[in-house]
Amino acid sequence: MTLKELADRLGLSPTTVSRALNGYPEVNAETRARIEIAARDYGYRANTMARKLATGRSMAIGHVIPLSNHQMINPIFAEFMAGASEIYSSEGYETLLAAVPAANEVQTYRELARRRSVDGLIVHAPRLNDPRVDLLRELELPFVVHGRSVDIEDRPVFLDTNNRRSFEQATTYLIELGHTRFALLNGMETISFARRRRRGFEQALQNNGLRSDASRMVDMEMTETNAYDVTMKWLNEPKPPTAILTSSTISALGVARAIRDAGLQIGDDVSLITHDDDLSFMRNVGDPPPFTALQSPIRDAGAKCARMLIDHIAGKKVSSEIWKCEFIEGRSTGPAPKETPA
Amino acid sequence: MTLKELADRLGLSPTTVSRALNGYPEVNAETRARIEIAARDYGYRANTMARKLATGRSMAIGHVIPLSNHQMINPIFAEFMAGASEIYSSEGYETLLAAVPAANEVQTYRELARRRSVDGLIVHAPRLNDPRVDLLRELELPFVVHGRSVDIEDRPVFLDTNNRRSFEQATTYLIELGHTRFALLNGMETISFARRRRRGFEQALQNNGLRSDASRMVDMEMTETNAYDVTMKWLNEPKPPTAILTSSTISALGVARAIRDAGLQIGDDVSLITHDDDLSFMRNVGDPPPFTALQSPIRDAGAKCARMLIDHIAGKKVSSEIWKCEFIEGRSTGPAPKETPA
DNA sequence: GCATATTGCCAAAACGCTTTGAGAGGGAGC
DNA sequence: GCTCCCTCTCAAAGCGTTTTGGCAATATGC
Repeated sequence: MTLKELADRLGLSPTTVSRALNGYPEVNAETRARIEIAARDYGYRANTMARKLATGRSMAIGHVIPLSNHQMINPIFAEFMAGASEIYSSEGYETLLAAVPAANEVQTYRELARRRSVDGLIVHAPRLNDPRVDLLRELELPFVVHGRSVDIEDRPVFLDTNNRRSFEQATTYLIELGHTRFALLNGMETISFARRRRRGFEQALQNNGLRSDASRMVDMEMTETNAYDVTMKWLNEPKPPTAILTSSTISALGVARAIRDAGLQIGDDVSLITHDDDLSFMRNVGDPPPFTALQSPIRDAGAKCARMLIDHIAGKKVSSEIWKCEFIEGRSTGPAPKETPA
Repeated sequence: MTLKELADRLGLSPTTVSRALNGYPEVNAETRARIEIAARDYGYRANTMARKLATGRSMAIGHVIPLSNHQMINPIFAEFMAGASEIYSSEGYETLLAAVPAANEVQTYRELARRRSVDGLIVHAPRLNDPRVDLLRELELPFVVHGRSVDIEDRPVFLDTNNRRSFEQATTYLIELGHTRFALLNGMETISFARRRRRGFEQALQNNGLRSDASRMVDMEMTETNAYDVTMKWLNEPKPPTAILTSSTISALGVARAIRDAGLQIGDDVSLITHDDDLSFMRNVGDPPPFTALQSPIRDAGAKCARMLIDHIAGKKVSSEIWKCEFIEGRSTGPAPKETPA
């Protein structure tokens, strides 16, 4: 069923039918109703391609995921996508996913632009001085950044959490519990949020006259296994940390497993605070929940970014947002253990 | 830069330029070379929409994810997507994602078909007598099923793992270790793979004169938290299970946490075997790895399904495949503990 | 040397929609 | 009754490709 066929059956011109269905004002209410009913009855839907070609809008939002060397797929990203994609659908947009080898990332953006495949993009996990920002500006594609590139002047529209402040706050909380030997299990510091978290961590230590130990600050892909290995190594060192901060619940599980395998008690021998993206398959719930955490639902962030981008594309003025993490006291923290004289 | 512009600059017709760039034979090698160089220099790319409209092919593959009531996003799905999407990209296809409320699922398929937005689809997590199979046949859209609908005669093309046999094998392994009190922590049994796993589990028990206990077989969304809660409950019952099988590493982590929180030792007091989709952020590695597992890399499955679908669309004959899980002995299993006379 | 293939190119017609510009019909204003 | 202005509708021209059908020019077969 094409527009023309539908028009023929109604004894109207394609023009009128098109206008009626697209909500243009210059069509009689009665005619419109008749057209709408017919369209529904015949199950007519405009052919996406034809519409896109005619309007010049693709009605699609792109998400480019670079598959890193490590070939790690980020479940956090998946949760973000779920939030975003739901909004796209409800607003009539399609979600275009491009999982490409990291080396092809820039090329992929260029292609998307040249072929006009998408109306806009979300930039994930911005790095320092992220080249994608300039690239997308050059390509004149609307975009919203999830995260912040502090170093970029004339900042693009972004949504971020207050990573620095959160980690400073969490660290201070642990300091007040008497802890003095800290460790930070961070995400990859090529990505700006990780840097900001470290800065918050270091700031809190410094504010309280404590020194950060480079060997106790690790940045890595946030896998359970990585976290386990690193924590195990730390715990086997002399003067192991009694307080660990980590960047995701996934790593937190690895840390927790290591602590237990080392024969220690979480929240007792070793305290742990994690950033918690509130992943649907890994909810930090209970009364109190297992982890003391800095929570910021990534899914909501996805939905919000989607809305911001859609508004941005529509030419509306959108302003960036910085969300606060919620601090949740759980069972993974407690007073620093008494020093056992070696 | 449009095709016409490019043709004008070259002093050729759009026809010839199009043919040259699309590899048709009826163009002089010399001319073709000239065209290709010019296209590269000017950075010409065919407009996706125009091409789609002209060819009638959307060069996109759709994945519809129903967002359930529980609003759980499946990280396993994300890993599958990564595998699939990479293949699509490399074959010139785009990946279309539609995350919609479960209630809109059928409607979404219908819309995708009517608007001709995709050339084919992957059906995820088939249920018993899954209505999507008939629907997609009716809509005449090519598709590949990830999983099996045993009940459907004239089965569609599918890729599955031998879930029944694997779970039978794993259960038998535990029986041979002397275990007699079992529990199964399954995925949602509305989905066919979960049923098959249970059948394998029950079969093994029956083969060895053991009875399955309905209260020790639970199906649920595979979250860490769910797994923790259920396991905790079991462990607090009289005659708790000494052997637990679970459907994903995520639930396995929950089980493990519960076992430890109950003051028990994994592989010692309680044995655990998990199905392992080999998620990139949760690799079951080590020597031996922490979990005894039935491993089947979901990412490879995604890539394979993608290839099957692309071949299917191209009209090639593709046959379904059933993959075997690899049995990996890890540290989470051991001989049944001696019965302590209560 | 003539008829017949083959090669290399082009003009024009799709593809199915939106949008522009125009025009018929009817009501209002004088 | 005439003009003017709405309201509603339409024909036609895009949008940027691919594809069909054809036509010169050259090569091939006898």
